[in-house]
Amino acid sequence: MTAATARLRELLESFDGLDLPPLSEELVCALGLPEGLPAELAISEVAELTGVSAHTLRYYERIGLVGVGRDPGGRRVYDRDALGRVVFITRLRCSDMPIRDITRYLALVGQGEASVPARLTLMLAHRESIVRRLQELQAALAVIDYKIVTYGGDCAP
Amino acid sequence: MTAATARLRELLESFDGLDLPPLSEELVCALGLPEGLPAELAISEVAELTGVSAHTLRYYERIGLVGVGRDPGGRRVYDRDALGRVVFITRLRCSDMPIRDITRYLALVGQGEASVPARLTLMLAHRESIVRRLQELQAALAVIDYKIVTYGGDCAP
DNA sequence: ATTTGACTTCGAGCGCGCTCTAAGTCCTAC
DNA sequence: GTAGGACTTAGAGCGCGCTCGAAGTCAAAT
Repeated sequence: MTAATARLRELLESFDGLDLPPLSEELVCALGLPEGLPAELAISEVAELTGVSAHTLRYYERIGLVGVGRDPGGRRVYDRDALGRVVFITRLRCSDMPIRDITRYLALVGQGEASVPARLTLMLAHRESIVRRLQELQAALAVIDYKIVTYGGDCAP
Repeated sequence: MTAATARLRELLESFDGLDLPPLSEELVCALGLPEGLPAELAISEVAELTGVSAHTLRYYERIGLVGVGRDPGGRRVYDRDALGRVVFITRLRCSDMPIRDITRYLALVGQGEASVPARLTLMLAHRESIVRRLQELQAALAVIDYKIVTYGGDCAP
């Protein structure tokens, strides 16, 4: 265990009330990239793989979210790392993390191990916002279900 | 803040205060507006009660979401019905129903009982989208938790 | 009488996250 | 060599849901 991870464990333990579920086999598997992919991909291939449009991929690069190399002709070349970042970004985006925060997170990653506690703080804050959103949505669902069982009555709240 | 508005505020907060089981006694109770409110409210009072800014309330009227009367001086007067609509809109908004759909729903309400099946269809569709979103968020939460337990490691997905 | 302050209308502006256009470059196939 | 197509860039545009500003009106308080 490095000094950084030791510090982190300490930090992690200081957050009480954090009730992490066990990692399922499926989840761990899903987190890996598939084997047998070419080491380098064109933008259109990344778009097809990830479901993120080429326009958006270029946009992500412009705003500093993913660094992408170029081939001799000036075209983007996504290596395994860049592909990983794109997938990671989509995961955070689909939980509504603002791009601003993703940018910050990725910048921290770029700063190496020393930034791990800061990353963790960012993630825990985001976790909180997801949990809040889940609760809001569940409450909203109860309201909608009420509306439905009362056959879409009038619009008293 | 008057006693009546304080009471409504309390009611609204208890209602929005998360963790409501579907169709609980509290929920059904909370769906009625409290007694003892003035029958007519100014825009600033509605803003304070509902947490929706006066700017936004005017916006909602402009786009045809809530019909609001006027006093002899031309100022908005929110009756019980208009207040109900505003609260209802906030409930749907917080579950991310697009304003376009809320407008459609309220238009259906205005068409009377004949539109009940159409309202129901709209609500069921929205219910589906909430359920989907809940599932997405839960999946995202699992990913974030994985990130957290692995100490905010690199950005492989 | 004047000042204050909450209101009115209309229209413009903003933040977000894309999404698209235009004009140009480069490789491949015919 | 030339046509096609996928790519490049910089920059504009869009949809959403507000949010704000400017200029004016009105009623009550001083």
